[in-house]
Amino acid sequence: MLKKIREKRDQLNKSERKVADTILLNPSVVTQLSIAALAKSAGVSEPTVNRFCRSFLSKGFPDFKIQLAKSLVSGSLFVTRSVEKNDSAEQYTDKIFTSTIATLDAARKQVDVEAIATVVDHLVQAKQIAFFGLGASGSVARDAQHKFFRFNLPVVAYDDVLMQRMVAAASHTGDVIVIISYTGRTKDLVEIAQLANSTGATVVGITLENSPLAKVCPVVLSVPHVENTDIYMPMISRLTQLTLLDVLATGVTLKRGEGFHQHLDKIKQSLQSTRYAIEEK
Amino acid sequence: MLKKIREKRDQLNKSERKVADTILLNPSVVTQLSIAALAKSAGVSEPTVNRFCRSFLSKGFPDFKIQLAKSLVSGSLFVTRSVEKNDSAEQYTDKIFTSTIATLDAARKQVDVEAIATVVDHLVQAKQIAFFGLGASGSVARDAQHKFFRFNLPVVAYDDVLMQRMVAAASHTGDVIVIISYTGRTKDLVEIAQLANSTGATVVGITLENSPLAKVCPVVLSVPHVENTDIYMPMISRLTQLTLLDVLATGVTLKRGEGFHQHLDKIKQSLQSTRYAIEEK
DNA sequence: CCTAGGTAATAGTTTAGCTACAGTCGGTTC
DNA sequence: GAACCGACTGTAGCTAAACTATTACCTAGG
Repeated sequence: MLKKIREKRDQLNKSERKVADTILLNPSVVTQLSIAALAKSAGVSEPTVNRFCRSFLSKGFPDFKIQLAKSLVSGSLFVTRSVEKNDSAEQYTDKIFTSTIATLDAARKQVDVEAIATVVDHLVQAKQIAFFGLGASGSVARDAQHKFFRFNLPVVAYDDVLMQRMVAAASHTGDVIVIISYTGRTKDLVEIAQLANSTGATVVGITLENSPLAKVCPVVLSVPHVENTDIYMPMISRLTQLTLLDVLATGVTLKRGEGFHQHLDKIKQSLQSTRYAIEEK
Repeated sequence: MLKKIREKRDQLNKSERKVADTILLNPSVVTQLSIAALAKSAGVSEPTVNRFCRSFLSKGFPDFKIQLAKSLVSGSLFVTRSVEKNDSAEQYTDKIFTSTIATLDAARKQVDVEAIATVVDHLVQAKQIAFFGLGASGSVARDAQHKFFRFNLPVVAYDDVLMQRMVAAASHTGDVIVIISYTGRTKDLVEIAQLANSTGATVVGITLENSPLAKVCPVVLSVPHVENTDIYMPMISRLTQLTLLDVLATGVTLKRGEGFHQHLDKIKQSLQSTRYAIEEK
């Protein structure tokens, strides 16, 4: 909402711009103001305010206030500020959780659902699935392996370049290779993607949109750009990758349908003896 | 807000209870109703509605509507429903992202900030840091290793029981051992925690509150219980663990202060040559 | 059974918001 | 350069919505 106002501000005539500025200056108090009070503090007349509200798809001023109030909440949830030098434990804890949540929310909004469906289709039919990642994304690849293994799929993961290169070169049609890289600018991975492409394997990239890696992958699940490009960036982008893999795993499970929970139960039971029983209350 | 109304409902007299029920029945449309319309559909008089609103710390009906609208937004963000059999790609994608976000938000609210601060203190002074996890939590441990390594700390990670046992047995005062397990009911890990305790090492558990593991760890970072205890549970709990580790890493970085960014820059530069340059626009 | 207290509804008053109308300012064309 | 047209802003008036106060009725207690 505030974003909308900001975008539209330049197209407004000068009285309405005054209203916009007044609202942007302190949106939260505006929700408690009457139309007269707002008009006065913006230095315009009441109908001007009314017209302003209507130009934002509102039925009138009260309606506008409600919409504004709503947007303030969802806004404030995602107001991410970077961690600063003298932050207390409470402050940096909250900031990191908040920006993590904000990033996931951004990812949720920009996920390409069709790409998800396509990738799921490929995975369900795959003869062999391989996850490739380096560095932090290597852990993500290994995690994906665990997850898909639980779902009884022929899966491997590699976090070293040589193995990745060999597997890519030895792949065939029907194999799916998922390459994970936040920046999508690691030369080795781009080359490996091209190599795998040439063998007929299906290559899926989980990476930044328009990155070199994205350009050579036939199917791409894009990860949103993380705002704070400082130290904490790789930490947060990784969570988005993991969540996307969760989505894929879920999609595959659903596609394979019944009879499948039996398999999961088997795994669960196999772990039973390693664990302490849940205490009865 | 809705929660407040639900809690207070039983203390209300019957007319006001009618109002409460009407609102709970369909909160979102109430935000567009006038006091008269709401009174009519609840079958009571207008002042009754007004009194009702005032009893919820509102200045009046319009104010109440705004508060309600606000709470509806934050509520709807976290309404998590489990994935169902015939969900479309769009549906399950959204559900997984939503419940992931909800879980992180829950974690944010229940994080023990003092425990974070304590663990950070231990980590900063640690001679050696070890992360232990098995299965899915093994990936988390390895990821933690990557992260702390970037921050120039003496860190190792193990995802097999034998190595963990040996390292625990060989630990000393000043070593920090972080044990990661969602359920906290894996026998081996509990035994390893006890073993490490006896050597004087500082043992930190990242696990469910009140779990067997939590009980033997002097310091515990608790992970909230995940609602949907079906297939998807381990996937989501893992993200909370990762985020907690992000928080710890950040805390440690802040504590160590300046001079430290130089170290990070060095690492960044060392990766430079493996990457494609960012294109100029 | 009567009285008192509390709750709810109705009516009235005040205030807020919307609409219609008018005037002024600015721009363009003759 | 002047006049006309069009648009934007403000003023005034009306409608409606909400809050307050008063009255009546019901219930509970003495």
